[in-house]
Amino acid sequence: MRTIDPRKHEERRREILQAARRCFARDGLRGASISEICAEAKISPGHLYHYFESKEAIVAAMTEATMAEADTHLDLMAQSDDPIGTLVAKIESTRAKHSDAAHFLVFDMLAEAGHNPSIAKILRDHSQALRSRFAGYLRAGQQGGKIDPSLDADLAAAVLMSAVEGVKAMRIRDPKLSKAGLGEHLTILIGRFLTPAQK
Amino acid sequence: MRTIDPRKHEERRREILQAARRCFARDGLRGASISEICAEAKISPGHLYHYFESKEAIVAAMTEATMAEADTHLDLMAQSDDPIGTLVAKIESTRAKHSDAAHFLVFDMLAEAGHNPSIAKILRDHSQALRSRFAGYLRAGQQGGKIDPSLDADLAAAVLMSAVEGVKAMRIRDPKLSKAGLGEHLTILIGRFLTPAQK
Amino acid sequence: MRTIDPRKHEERRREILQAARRCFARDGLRGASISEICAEAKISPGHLYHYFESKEAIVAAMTEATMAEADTHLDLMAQSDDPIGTLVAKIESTRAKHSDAAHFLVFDMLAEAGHNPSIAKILRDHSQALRSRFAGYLRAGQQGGKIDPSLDADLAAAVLMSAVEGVKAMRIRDPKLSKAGLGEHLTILIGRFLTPAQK
Amino acid sequence: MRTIDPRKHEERRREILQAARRCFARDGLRGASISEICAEAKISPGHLYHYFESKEAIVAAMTEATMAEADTHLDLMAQSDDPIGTLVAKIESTRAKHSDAAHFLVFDMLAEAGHNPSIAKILRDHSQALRSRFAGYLRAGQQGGKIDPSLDADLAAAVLMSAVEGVKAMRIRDPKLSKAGLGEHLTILIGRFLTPAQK
DNA sequence: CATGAATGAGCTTTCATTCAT
DNA sequence: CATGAATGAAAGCTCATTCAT
Repeated sequence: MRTIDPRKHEERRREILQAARRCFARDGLRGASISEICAEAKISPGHLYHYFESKEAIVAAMTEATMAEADTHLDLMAQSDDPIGTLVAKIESTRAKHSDAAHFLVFDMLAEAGHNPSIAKILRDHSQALRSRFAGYLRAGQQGGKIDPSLDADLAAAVLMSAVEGVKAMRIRDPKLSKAGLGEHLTILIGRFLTPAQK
Repeated sequence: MRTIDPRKHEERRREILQAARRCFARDGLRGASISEICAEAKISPGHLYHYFESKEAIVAAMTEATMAEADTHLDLMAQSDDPIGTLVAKIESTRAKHSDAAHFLVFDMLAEAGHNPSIAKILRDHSQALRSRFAGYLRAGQQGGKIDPSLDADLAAAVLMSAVEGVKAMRIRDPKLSKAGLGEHLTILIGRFLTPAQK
Repeated sequence: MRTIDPRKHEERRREILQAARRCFARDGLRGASISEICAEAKISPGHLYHYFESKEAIVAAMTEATMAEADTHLDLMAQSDDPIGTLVAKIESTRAKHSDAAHFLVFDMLAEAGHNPSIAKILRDHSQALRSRFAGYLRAGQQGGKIDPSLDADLAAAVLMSAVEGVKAMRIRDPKLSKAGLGEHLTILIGRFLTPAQK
Repeated sequence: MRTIDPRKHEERRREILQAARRCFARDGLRGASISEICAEAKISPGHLYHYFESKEAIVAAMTEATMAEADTHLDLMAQSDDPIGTLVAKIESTRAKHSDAAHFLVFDMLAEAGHNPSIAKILRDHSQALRSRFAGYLRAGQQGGKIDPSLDADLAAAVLMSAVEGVKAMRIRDPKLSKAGLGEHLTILIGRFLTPAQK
């Protein structure tokens, strides 16, 4: 009789979140309306609020989900033999997975973080966790002699993540830029940055 | 009777634009309201529409003004002798000039570009112009033997601009990151990237 | 299979009504929501509608129950020897029994009666029944020589009930007023009003 | 040119308040919607918020206005020679001035005071001010020998105001009650309460 | 008997924009 | 040139009620 199925609830929540992501990607975090999300998720406004207590909660949950997804990429990279190649490949793979519009979402999140502390915290927490894992990985490279030991692993990780993120942004700003050429130069940049000084 | 002074008109326009920028930096492109801008610019809503035909026009004009300002920095750099040092110094100076809040504005603009073609065009045009000038500058360095001649000047410019932009984003994501440390590592990154291969 | 026990049904109904009363006292007739009542009564919204066909029905039933309860007090008074003392004691006891919050409920009911004929009828019917019994009691006092025979029993009952109700309202308006002092002066007022003229 | 006319603004505010009062009297403090008030005041919802910052502010302003109006009656009474007669006449006059529906508003205000501190404060402040003036008037009567000096002027004032208010409520609960008869008995009640003990 | 998912109309409030002065 | 009163569409959200299970 009692059909309290938390699995179904959780699944519906995820569906709503994905619908919301499509809307946010299309019209922006502020531009997408609750009723637009409801239409996309095929749900009534009243019912939406059984899953999320506010629009901000939807934005926060979607931001977290997006960030968590990014973590997955790092896992793959950590298992690789060719760190730099995998890092650059990550950019390509990310680009392929979602539509172009979805990339603007990251900027929307950064902008939102400027006047929304809860979003700022999500970005900060994720950024720190990711960087910490990345730095650990760099340290291993330093001990193995493959990476310049004079670099501060944490700051180097931050700068590299920045460069990767920045190139993504550049692609969006100027779609005509050669995808292959950018990747190639980014690989050079990372390689020269990390390579130990020649004796 | 009415002496319409185009100079005065243009000056008032600029004042409004600066007021708008403060509001947009504080509350976001969507978050800042027309009446908020009117209060900041000490102008009535009715009168505001004598200078700009819509909120979108204000956003567009402000975006252009912001981009044009960035060009000025590059001009200064072009006159310098120490390319890498000046480039990094530019980042610092930009950071010093505006409040941290102003940095969010760039991401707001990027986000807006995702669903607003006219903003997208402004960013794209500016990005191309800036990169083109930057690339020219790199080419001069290559001819002077100070910059690795094997790099494609245009793509190298794109990657470097990306890295600089990315570091700005990183500082928003995680404000606790050492500003000096990031600058230092960014300098190393750029230096190693551009330095010609040692013979 | 399903043994429908009308007694159990009736009992559950009363429980719901009491839960509703607590909610209404706390948040007002309009302010309390069905889901709030459901939570308080530990029942699902769907099931609630097996007991009451609408929120208005709950309000009506609760109003009737509250009025019926008030009648009980009068019964006790009718059996007493000291009419005035018992009357004032009644006010005190009522005040003691329920929380202060519950008193607001009466005004919510009166307000509701203004735009809800069915509630208006419940209050009117109860008011008349109560006054009629009270008047009968006063008449007995007049015949026994304890109450001024020149008073019209019905109107005197109305005026006294009004005064008692009014004092309740006054305590809401100004909670700092001395409860004991008000009770004392109300006793004097009633005493002097009812006492037969001295010969 | 500059047409900042605070008089017109204030007048419009009063008009809106009166329109709101009609709506509140008809449908209750919670039942009346902003759009209903807008229709009654012939104003757009957007413009309404230039005069009042929220619905609660409208309710508060209207409550204050209603209370202030009540003060006027006391002034008239204070100038009279026949205190009791004037007091009873006050009830009559109040009744005649507004529609029956308007009387329910007082109950709505009392109910609202139960879960709305700002309304509670307005009622409390007004109640205290009114009682204080009434008590001063009673004290004068005590010194003049017309009023029983053993009564506490403040509490007597409270009880009398309560009785008057209560009779108003009773009239609403049961409209069939004789208006004249109630007034007569209320006069007797007040008279006997205040009259000094016969020597 | 009992659940809680689902609805959709309606609520208060905001805001870009227009217009009479 | 300049004001601010005025608009009305649309936003986020609530809630009484229904229905499939």
